[in-house]
Amino acid sequence: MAQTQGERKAETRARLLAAGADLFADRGIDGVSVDAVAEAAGRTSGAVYAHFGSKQGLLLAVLDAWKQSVLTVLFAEVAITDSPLGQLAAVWDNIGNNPDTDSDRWSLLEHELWQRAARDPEVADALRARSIESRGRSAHELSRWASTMSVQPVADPDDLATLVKALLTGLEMQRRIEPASVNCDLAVRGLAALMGMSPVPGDSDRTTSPRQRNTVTHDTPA
Amino acid sequence: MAQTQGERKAETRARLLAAGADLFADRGIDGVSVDAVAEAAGRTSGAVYAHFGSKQGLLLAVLDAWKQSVLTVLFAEVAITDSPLGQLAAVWDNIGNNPDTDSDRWSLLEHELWQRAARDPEVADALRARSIESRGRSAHELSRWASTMSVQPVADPDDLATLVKALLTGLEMQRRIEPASVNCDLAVRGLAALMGMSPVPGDSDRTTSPRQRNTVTHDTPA
DNA sequence: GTCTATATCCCGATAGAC
DNA sequence: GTCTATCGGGATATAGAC
Repeated sequence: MAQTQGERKAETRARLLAAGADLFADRGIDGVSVDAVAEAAGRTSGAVYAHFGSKQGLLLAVLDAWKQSVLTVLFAEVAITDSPLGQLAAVWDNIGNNPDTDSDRWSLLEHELWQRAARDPEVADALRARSIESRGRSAHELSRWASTMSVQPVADPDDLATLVKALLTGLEMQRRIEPASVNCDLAVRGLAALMGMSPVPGDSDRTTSPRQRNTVTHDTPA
Repeated sequence: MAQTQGERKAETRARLLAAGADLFADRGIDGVSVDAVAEAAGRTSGAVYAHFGSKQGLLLAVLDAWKQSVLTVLFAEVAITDSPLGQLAAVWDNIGNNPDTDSDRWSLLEHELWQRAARDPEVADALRARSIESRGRSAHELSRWASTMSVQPVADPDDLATLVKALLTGLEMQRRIEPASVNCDLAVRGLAALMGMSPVPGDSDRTTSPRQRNTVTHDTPA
């Protein structure tokens, strides 16, 4: 059960990163002290400075670790569901409509980072790199999906990925402010329009079916 | 040229509000001290506490003043342009694509407030009220527009307004991270899809025409 | 590498003169 | 209502023992 020095060092680093991501998302970057992060990780602030040099260093490391996660890639394991519209619904349920889950927490962190990027070029660069890579992946998945579904999206894969991501982001923000104004059916309608699918048939139950929780398991890499 | 006491009081209040909105948008709410706001307004921190009681009070007052502004109402004076697609382009140019303008600054403040709302119920309530009212107005404009254009949007006016707002918000965020990935044509395609318009014809010049600056004058009430 | 202790700074808010 | 002065708290970062 004993650890080598290298193991302990690695574990400390991992715990600091995890605690940083958690707390930054929960309370905001400025709302969290270095001491708080260290304490949550079972260490003291000295460990943070030994590993990352500064609070900013810790932040960039958190961003980098997060960048490697595949969590936000769209259409990851959507193919489980049956109907085309059901698949779009699954996208919304997994990306934009899962309170009290990892993705919910991570999206708060994403906004926290986005906002900081508006004033900090270092963070902006890191976020841009992540954005490009993420869009590439989701463009690939989207074009594959569109071809199997025989639909004609409103733009080429790369632009389509941007539109889809933008719509989901905007809807998720709106849901946070005013949950009643956003439901799954609404998201599906918007996504379907971008995918070039014919008008959604289920017009009758638009108000009645919130279409909640069609959860597909996320893989959250450590 | 002399002022009554009441005039001076009103002017101080107005200057504090303006300075607060500016600085909060520029540096973030947590990045601005009460002293800094007061100094920018040509007063001292005591004036802030006399008028608003606390920094939070100032923030709520800023939000309230902003709520009264009609700046973010969609389709305000869009009817100037000629073609239907040109009008959608004007929407994007005025809402999501105007760096170094008031709307750009205000959208940063909106995000600042949104993020704070995620952790502060008081701010969340104020923001929700603003959201409802804003959507009501834009739903009205959108339905009017859709009927004159004889198009069939993908949802009823209220939901359509939510979708449009969400798409514009998401695109504007993406533009901040990675300007090259978002242009006017892309926004128009997305908006047109939501409005139920037939596929955009101008497919050839999609990559070549950034379609910049179709500025329509904003009315920014004091 | 990690901890304890501390230096240094800045912020929000209050007290009291005018 | 506004200013000056200040209190109390908490933040980042560093120094030095282990």
